[in-house]
Amino acid sequence: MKSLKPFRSLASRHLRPEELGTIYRLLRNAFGHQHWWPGESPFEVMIGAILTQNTAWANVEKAIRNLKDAHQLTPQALRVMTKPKLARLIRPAGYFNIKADRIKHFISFLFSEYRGSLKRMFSEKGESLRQKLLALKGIGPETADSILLYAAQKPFFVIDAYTRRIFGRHGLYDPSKTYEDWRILFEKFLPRTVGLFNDFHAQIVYLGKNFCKTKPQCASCPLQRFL
DNA sequence: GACCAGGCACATC
DNA sequence: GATGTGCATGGT
Repeated sequence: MKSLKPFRSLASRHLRPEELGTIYRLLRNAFGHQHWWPGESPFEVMIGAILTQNTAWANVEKAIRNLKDAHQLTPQALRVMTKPKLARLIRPAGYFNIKADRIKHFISFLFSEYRGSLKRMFSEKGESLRQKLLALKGIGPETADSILLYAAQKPFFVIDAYTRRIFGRHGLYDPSKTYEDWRILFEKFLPRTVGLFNDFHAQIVYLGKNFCKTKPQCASCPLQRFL
């Protein structure tokens, strides 16, 4: 996603450990629990994580709907489906040729490594599974951590463009740091629990979509005091 | 008609 | 390591 210009340039200061928890509480109080991931099953969440790459969620829902209506949203069905047919079904999510490829890669990994069983896949240690996911073509750090957190229920914090934009604008951390730097910052300063990581990331997305876009919105932003 | 959306791989410098 | 580009639909 393209980065918006900062409202003002701020040198990033030292983020105090307790501030992340405070920020989460402010967002949670203002917006309520976000109830992510909006998918019906861990498998749906994993396919959704690939489909949502640089894509509006509403379009992902259409693609998921198509797969469900065709009774094809299962590991076995996607394994035998041809790539052109898959691309046709996921067309509303955009980048359908690339994403069909990525889904097929992921499915063949699921079968070659875990005999098609999510249970076996999720019983693997988080760090080890993460490395394997990152080695797959089309699974980058954000998609890998989304799968780990929202499908496998393992405590890995998902960093996205909103996170960098918002925390960068507030001078809380340096946007040019790497994905790993950002993830480790959040994981270090927060209790490492799935429920907190889950809803905090969802809160950040909600904030990014609804408040941290244009300067006038800052007046009603729950994080105003951090500006 | 431009701009954006819950990224990633690859080329080039 | 940073920067640019292709991938593509659908909503605002």
